[in-house]
Amino acid sequence: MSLVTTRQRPKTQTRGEDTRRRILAAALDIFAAEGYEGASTRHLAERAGVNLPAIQYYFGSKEGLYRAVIGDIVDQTEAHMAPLAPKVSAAIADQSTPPEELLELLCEMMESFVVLVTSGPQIESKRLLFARAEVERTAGLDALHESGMRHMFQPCLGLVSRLFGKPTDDPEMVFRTLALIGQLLMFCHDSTARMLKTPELDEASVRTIQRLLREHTQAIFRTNLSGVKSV
Amino acid sequence: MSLVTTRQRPKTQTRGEDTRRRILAAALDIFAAEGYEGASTRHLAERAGVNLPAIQYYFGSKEGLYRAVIGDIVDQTEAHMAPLAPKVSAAIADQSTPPEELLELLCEMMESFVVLVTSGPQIESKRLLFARAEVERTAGLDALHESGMRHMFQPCLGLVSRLFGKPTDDPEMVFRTLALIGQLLMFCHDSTARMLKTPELDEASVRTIQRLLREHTQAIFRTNLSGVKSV
DNA sequence: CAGAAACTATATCGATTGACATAGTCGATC
DNA sequence: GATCGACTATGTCAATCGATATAGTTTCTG
Repeated sequence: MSLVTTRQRPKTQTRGEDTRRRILAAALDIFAAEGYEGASTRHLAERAGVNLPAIQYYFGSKEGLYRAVIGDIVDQTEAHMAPLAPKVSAAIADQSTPPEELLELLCEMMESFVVLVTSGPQIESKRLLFARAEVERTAGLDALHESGMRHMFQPCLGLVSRLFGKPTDDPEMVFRTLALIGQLLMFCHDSTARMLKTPELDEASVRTIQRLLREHTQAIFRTNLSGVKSV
Repeated sequence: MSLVTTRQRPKTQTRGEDTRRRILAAALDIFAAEGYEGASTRHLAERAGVNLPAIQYYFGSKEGLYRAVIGDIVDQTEAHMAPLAPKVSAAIADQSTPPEELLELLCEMMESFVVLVTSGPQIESKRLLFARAEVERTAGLDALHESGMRHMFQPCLGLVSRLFGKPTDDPEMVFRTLALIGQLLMFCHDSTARMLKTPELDEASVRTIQRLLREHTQAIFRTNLSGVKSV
């Protein structure tokens, strides 16, 4: 079990690469919809239009396929957050950064995350998988959780702590950051999508959500903070 | 399958009622920790200290047991929210209710929900089950979802809409309410608990969370609203 | 065209699942 | 203390799971 060599992609990928991508795409949909345990390898293979042992051939095992799906999402998350990350790090490190700029970066982080979970291919499944990562405790989800911590929570915690002038390990900073992120994580939930009756959020809704979250965030900091003034 | 008579509690419950409660308590823990599919009837029976067919005897089936667990939580939720519900309904219906009172009721709703998910027996499992209801789509979870809609979301949506003076079917009102509730739902997540390293939130933390959420909520409405002034 | 590597189709393995049948034991009541 | 209903212990069922063995097909290379 421990020494199963999860076969990396074959060196010379001709047709195989297409098949691999097709299996990955189908797996994302099915894992998101039915969960890790709920998705059977037969269902995965059928949806991808391949036969059962193809999964083992390309990904070693069901768990290997799952990890590959998660890895894809993690890579996309990293790429999406990449342009903002260095600016945030620099702003936190620089003690002279004005509060208004820290606040603006926090808003941009949140708006960027909204884009991440509302656009791109198979967005509905990606959103569900994000939400599952917060609740489930399965094979490779730790990687997704760790990715969310590193690319979203930690930077936000740094900004919030700088805005309040308190250390990042202050429970109040952690709670406030969690609450802020909780606002937008809500829109990943299956029940929310079901309630809105619009499985895919249209562009106008996304813009509305971004605007409201910005209003909320600015209100929270401009009210509970002395150093941050008007726009 | 459709005509399985999920046996209701026996008329004369002597020892059986204790056994029934013991199975229910064990099932809550296991369903919360492992999910519906992940929990095997053998594990459920072993944890409750009963034999396998006892589950079928008392609850008809695994699904029947699950529904019973959910039903228990729904009842507790209903009882917990009962004292606040009529006040909220009355305040929404009365067109002369001042904004400051509507805002106070909204804060109380949120604080009450925090108490619901941070106190009482088996609170850790209840919290996890709440979080699962937002993501999973299994047998009886619709009931829990519907309960959350009726006892938490709908009243909050009513208060928010009254505060903004807009209809409850305005997407902006729905989004704002979701964001507000998302703040506290975050504290039900497994990953949050894992990160805080304190599986059970102590009393001080709960009070801190309540205070922060109140600050956030008041800031959001006092900034984005003309009719609501200072304390 | 020969041969090796890449890839697929069929069939089946052992393990585990939820459910249930059968045969019991326990306790209260007549 | 016999009897009936409440409850439990043992064993087994068909179905499904992930995984794999075996054999066959396709594609590229020399």
